[in-house]
Amino acid sequence: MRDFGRKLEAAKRASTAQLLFKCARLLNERAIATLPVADETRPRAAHMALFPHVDLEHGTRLTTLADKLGVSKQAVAQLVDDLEAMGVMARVPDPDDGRAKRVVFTDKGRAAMLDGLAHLRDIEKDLTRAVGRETMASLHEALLALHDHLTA
Amino acid sequence: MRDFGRKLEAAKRASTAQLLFKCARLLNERAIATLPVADETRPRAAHMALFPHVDLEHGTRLTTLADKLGVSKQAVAQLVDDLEAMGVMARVPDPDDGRAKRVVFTDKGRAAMLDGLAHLRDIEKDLTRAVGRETMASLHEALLALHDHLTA
DNA sequence: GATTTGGTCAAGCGAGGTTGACTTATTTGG
DNA sequence: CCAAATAAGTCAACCTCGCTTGACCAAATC
Repeated sequence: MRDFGRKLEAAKRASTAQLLFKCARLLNERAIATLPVADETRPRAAHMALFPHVDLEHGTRLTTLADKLGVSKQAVAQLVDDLEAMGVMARVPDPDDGRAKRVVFTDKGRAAMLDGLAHLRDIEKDLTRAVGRETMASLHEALLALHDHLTA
Repeated sequence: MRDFGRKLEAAKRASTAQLLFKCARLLNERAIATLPVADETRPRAAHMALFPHVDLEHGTRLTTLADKLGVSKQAVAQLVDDLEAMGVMARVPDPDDGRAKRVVFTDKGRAAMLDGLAHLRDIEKDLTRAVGRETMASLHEALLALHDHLTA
């Protein structure tokens, strides 16, 4: 029993994956908790997933978003409803197709996005202050490599 | 507009925190998806959260777990129900308190846990093969430093 | 004209919780 | 020493989130 406990603890301390999980959770908690916005206008994870796929110049069709995310268009429609209510996104008619609408960022949405990223940068600065510049740099590099492999 | 787009992409690529989030999510998905067990007995994230708080020698009371996780005892009870059905945990009467029960790992649960950790190690080996030993080592070290700061 | 496609409305489901009422056992204070 | 308060756990109902499927309408394409 004691033996099992020791084995377990050793395995946990040695697991880079578990460390990664825990750090991500802790950091995420910190980022959300310190975000200076009202709960009403705080986008959730599902909303965030939408952002990278929205064309910043011309907007993107709902159906296209659904395909890219691999979910139903109704699911995307709900998210867009939320974001529209937050004033972050809008639906505009597609000039090329009378059936279609394009999901676009509002000016407010763009601003909010940059604010969010700036907030993350602040947190990272704090981290860098704590662990050192070299450590953060090598962390970043390693994560990039990891990310490339995981998305390959 | 183009300018905004460039700013945004640059911010995202530069954000160590976002990389960390994404890598953790991808890795977790992979770990769970490749776990070689039937769906019925596959613990979910909520179940995993329980494990670190269960005393390996004497078990832990349901209420204690609820406190540590910061959720209601009913929520924990549900998770324990699942884990009991999976044969991973059991409820035994608490010798010190007739009202209480202690949540303990079964032998099968212990074995499953070690299997899970071994599985994680396998995944890490695969990752190491992909990104190189030095990268994984520096990742591990950086995460340790980060973890220390976040839990301080 | 028939079919396909973009989007919406409505209902519902599983995960992961919540609150409230209750039972049983323990602890505490007059 | 015993009644009252407190604590452990269960049962049942319900909620939100992130999705789903099914039915439908309107515009585009064949």
